[in-house]
Amino acid sequence: MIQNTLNREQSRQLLKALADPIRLDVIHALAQGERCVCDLTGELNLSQSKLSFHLRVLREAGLLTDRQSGRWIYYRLQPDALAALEAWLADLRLHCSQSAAPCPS
Amino acid sequence: MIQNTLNREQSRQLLKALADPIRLDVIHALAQGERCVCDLTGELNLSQSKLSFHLRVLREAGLLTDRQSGRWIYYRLQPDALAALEAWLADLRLHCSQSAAPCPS
DNA sequence: TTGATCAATCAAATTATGTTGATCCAAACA
DNA sequence: TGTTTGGATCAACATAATTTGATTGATCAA
Repeated sequence: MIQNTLNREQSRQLLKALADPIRLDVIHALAQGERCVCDLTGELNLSQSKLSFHLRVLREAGLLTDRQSGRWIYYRLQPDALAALEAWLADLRLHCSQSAAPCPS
Repeated sequence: MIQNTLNREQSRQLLKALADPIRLDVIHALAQGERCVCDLTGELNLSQSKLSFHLRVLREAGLLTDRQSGRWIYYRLQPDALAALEAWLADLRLHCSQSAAPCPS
C-alpha cells in the first residue's frame, strides 16, 4: 500500500477486512502500538487459531505488517493503508450534495 | 450521524455497510450527487429488489438519506457519516508506530 | 374508480464467512 | 538430537449475508 489513491477493489478489500468485530478489536489494540501475537491472544481473549485467522485477513488486506524475532511474531498497523482509506472517503464527499434533476428525466 | 467520534459499534456498522461491491457501486454513483432509485437500477444494472435491499443496508447504517417526491424516491450520501469514519481512521494512526517491548515480557 | 408504475418487503434458496480442534512447521533450548 | 513453544494452516462444521421471485402499498394518470 504505497500509493494513496485506491481503486474500487482495493477500498473494498480494506473495508471488508475492517468490517468485523474481532478484527476491530485487533485494530484498536494495535492502534496503541505494535504487539506480539502471544500478547494479543491474552489481551483479546481469543483462541490461537481464531486470532491467527483474523490477523491473516488484516495482513492480506494490507492493513498490518508483521516481523519475526526469534519465536515471536509482532504485528503493527500500516498507517498508509488507513490514510489511503481516509483519502478515498474524502473524495466521496466532494460532490455528493448535488441535487438530482426531478424524475421522469 | 451528527457527532463525529464513533464508537466501535458505530464504526463497525459503517464499515460493514460499505464492504460490499454492489454497495460500493451505489456509493460511487451517489458520490456524483443525488439520484432517483429508478435511475440507479438502470445505471447499475440491478434488479429492483436487489437495489432496494442494498439501499436499505446503507440507509440503516446512516450512510444515505432519502426523500420522496411523488412516486419517486431520491437517495443521497450523508457526508457526515463519511467524515466521522475519516476521523475514526485518523485517530487509529496517531500512536500505531510505537514498537513492542520484546517477548517474553 | 381502474390500471399502471415506483419502490419496499418477505420467505426460501444460495453463497460467503467465521469457528473449532487437530495437525504441522520452525525456532529455541535442554 | 529430542522436546517444548509460538504461530500458521486445514477440513469440517456452524452461522450470517445475499439473491431471487412474488407480493404489497402508495402515487398518479386516464
